[in-house]
Amino acid sequence: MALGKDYVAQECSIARALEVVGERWTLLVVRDAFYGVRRYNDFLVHLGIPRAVLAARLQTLTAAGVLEKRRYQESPPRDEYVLTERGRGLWPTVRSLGLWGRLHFTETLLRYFRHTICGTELGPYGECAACGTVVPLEDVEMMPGPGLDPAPEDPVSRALLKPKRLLQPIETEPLGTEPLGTEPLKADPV
Amino acid sequence: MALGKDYVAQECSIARALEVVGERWTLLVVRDAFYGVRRYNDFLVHLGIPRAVLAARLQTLTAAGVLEKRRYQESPPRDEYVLTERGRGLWPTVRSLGLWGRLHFTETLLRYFRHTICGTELGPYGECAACGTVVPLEDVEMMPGPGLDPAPEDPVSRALLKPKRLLQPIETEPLGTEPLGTEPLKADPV
DNA sequence: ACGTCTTGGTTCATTCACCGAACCTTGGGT
DNA sequence: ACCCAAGGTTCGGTGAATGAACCAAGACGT
Repeated sequence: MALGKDYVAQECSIARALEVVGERWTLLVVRDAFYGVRRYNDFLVHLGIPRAVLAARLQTLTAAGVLEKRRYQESPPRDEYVLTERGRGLWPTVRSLGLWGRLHFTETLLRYFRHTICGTELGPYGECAACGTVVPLEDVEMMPGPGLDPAPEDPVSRALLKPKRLLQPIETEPLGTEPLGTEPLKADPV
Repeated sequence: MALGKDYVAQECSIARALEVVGERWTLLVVRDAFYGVRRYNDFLVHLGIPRAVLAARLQTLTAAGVLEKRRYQESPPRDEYVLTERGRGLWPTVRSLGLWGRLHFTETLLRYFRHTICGTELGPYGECAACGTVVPLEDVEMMPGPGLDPAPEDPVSRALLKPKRLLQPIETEPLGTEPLGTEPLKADPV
């Protein structure tokens, strides 16, 4: 946490956990990592987070072993951040928190998650009621709900509009792929 | 969150949830509420949180419907803060976060939780493997582990040393109940 | 060879939440 | 009349978050 004084006095594993993922923005970065976001710029535009804060969070999460910085191309050297095994262990937390938010503070369904193999929606902890098992992350499919903005600004949100597996890297459209017909309008919204 | 700008751009129930419980200290207050802490002063001494921050958090959580402020005595009017149904819905989140912290950042076992009826330790999501059910909060018994400080300073931590049910109000010793034999020593630790 | 673009940052001034100590208020108790 | 306990509020100082500007390495067109 590194905010003045940590939760240092707390003899509690929850406090330990919050020292790692309890800062502002951190859990949203982790959520995006589950959604398949991996690159600095994608986190940036999707979260709308200040650059300095994002750099600090990625640094902290990497140091804590939640994310791993990994070279994905050499020619211009570029790194991506992917969840480690430890990071993937946060799925039940992220899942249950999201479900709680959806149940109590959301009007329309934004996203839901289902077991790819059988199609049933996940339970509160990421388990499949039909199969009776905790679904491995690779078999979780994220589905868009009716509450999502159908034409969001940033390319990452657009990439997240279609169903996709968790952890599977997002595919942002190569630039210039504006949704046809929207660009040339320049309609004056008065 | 009310920090500059909320997570307002986020179309996400996780972001919604974090606006309520994502601030510093908030989830620890909720944890304490699960542990049976109910009164301002008990939160204060157990968390070591600044008074103003605690007041703000209790206010926010009450406004969000996570806690309920309830009069527990009239003569000097006193209120306590107890978890609502909505607040109790955070148990999976708190449980999974604590388990994650314990698995990755704790050396010795601090606390564990078991099903009162059959005695088995809870699974990752608060379920009982033996009974095959999710254990209702009232049937969860919090047990001290070997990693806990056996003689903590504050009375709340002392009250949490003995096994107790979740949500069951803590019993702080009436003052003057110093652990016999420790007080008069005044051993100089040099 | 030159300017430009993309990616992934760092720097910096300003704002705002956190901190901790002191103070306040209500209602006993003695 | 005085003191105490519970539950706060006030206030000056500190440090993190914010957002805009700047920086740098490497590709790429011309």
